[in-house]
Amino acid sequence: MATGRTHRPATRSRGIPEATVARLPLYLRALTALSERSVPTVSSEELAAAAGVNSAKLRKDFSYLGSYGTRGVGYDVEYLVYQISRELGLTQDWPVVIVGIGNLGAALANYGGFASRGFRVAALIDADPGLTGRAVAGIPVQHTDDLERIIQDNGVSIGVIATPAGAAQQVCDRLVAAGVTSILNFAPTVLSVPEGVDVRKVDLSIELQILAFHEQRKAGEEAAAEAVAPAATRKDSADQGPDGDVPAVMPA
Amino acid sequence: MATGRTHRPATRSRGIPEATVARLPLYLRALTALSERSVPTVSSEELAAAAGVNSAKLRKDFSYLGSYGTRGVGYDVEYLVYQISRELGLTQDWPVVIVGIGNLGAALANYGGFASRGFRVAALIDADPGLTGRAVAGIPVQHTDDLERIIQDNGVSIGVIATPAGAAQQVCDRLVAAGVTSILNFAPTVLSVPEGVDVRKVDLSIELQILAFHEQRKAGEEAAAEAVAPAATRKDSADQGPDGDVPAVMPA
DNA sequence: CCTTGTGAATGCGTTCACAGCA
DNA sequence: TGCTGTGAACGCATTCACAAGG
Repeated sequence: MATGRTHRPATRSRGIPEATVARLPLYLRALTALSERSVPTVSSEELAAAAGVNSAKLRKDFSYLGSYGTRGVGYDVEYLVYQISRELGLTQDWPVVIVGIGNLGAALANYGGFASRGFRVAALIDADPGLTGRAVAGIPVQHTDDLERIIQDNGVSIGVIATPAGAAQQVCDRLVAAGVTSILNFAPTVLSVPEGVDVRKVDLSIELQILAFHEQRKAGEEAAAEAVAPAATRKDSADQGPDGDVPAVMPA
Repeated sequence: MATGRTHRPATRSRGIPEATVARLPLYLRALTALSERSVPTVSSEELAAAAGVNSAKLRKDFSYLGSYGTRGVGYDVEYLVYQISRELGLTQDWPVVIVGIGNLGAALANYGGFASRGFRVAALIDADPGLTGRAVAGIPVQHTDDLERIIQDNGVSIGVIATPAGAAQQVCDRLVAAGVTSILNFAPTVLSVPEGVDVRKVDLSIELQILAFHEQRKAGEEAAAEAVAPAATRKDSADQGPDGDVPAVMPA
């Protein structure tokens, strides 16, 4: 229908499936924890449990990266940390700007998880002149007027939008025009972007609504629940976290 | 079912696929916006564009709910708003507690998107005695000691964890023991929960890492990009938002 | 013997394309 | 005629189960 014809073979990310990419950060986090406890090697079973997935999935995921394990033994923790970091592009430094320094923007600025990986908050930007100059998380807030200059001066390619919904598209357009090609959007709006720009979104209210759906369902299940009661209340931790995150990169 | 055979058919949520459930809030948001502009009906094509998906997917999604459209015309906005709200369980009121009132917890407490749907922040809880009594978003912060009582007094079944990673599991255990059966986890940890409890997680750093992966990939694509340049820089908005959110409910 | 790595099987979600109906 | 609703085709992700290999 003329509209969205993908002229590139698709999101074919050089072989690594999107679902796998979405789990690599999970593995990396688990491996980092092991590394800090000086654990030298780990089996797919153990690592999978720590990451909240099942071991078959983990092994399949790793098989896309290469053969980094040793049969009969497991995976070398340090080596895997390095390989996954490299694959994710975390061996380089990513300057990031956060636009919209309200409660959420401030929370993001203070969030330690960024710096610990390859991310660095290069600048905070807000439209409120009353905020400019004030420091949040030790970083001075700058005014929206200077957005383009800030992006360019810092070589920023990743932007975080934490503005109200009404401002998001406009901010997005300016970020993109200034050279940003990846956007993490916290505003509850659908952003439209040109081809080649990736958008990921996080919407708190959507997550709650999905929980509400399942919660409601549970309420209507009393009948079955009463009748079955299969002896054990499994504390079962295996395969906890498909995380609910799949591709979703939206190549434009 | 004598054996360990999954005693329930699976995550079979009464027919509605998880991927569809995850998109319903998206449709609802778009429909609400149309409703506010007093638009009476909308076609699958228009609504899909507003929600950032393609129209075939939207129609398929709606077909799981029932036949709510009129051929040759489209969907009645108000009617669909009601049907989706009901399906998601938003026609009832969901009291929610937020545990961990740091920057993020405060941002969540202030987030308007909750109240606007069926959610109500019933209580804010933090372990810091210095915070108790202080009001955030007009709601007084209470101490962790009272967690169980708060949950029970308010009939809370949905909890939000916005604590540091180290405290998350412990908080989770107490929430679950007190009767919470759905948890939205912002702490960067894998939570283990008993059967029947749903966990969804939101991890800011993971989202950034996924963006970094694609950003890195783009850098290595100069070659192809130069050669192709397909005439148009499509502003194309269609099918923007698979959102990156899929099932992931983890029934335990 | 133990654990990885992977073809094959299965299941789920998306897309296509058109029949059905206002 | 126009748009919905849906069976069928397709493609991607997960799981299974076992061969390969330390």
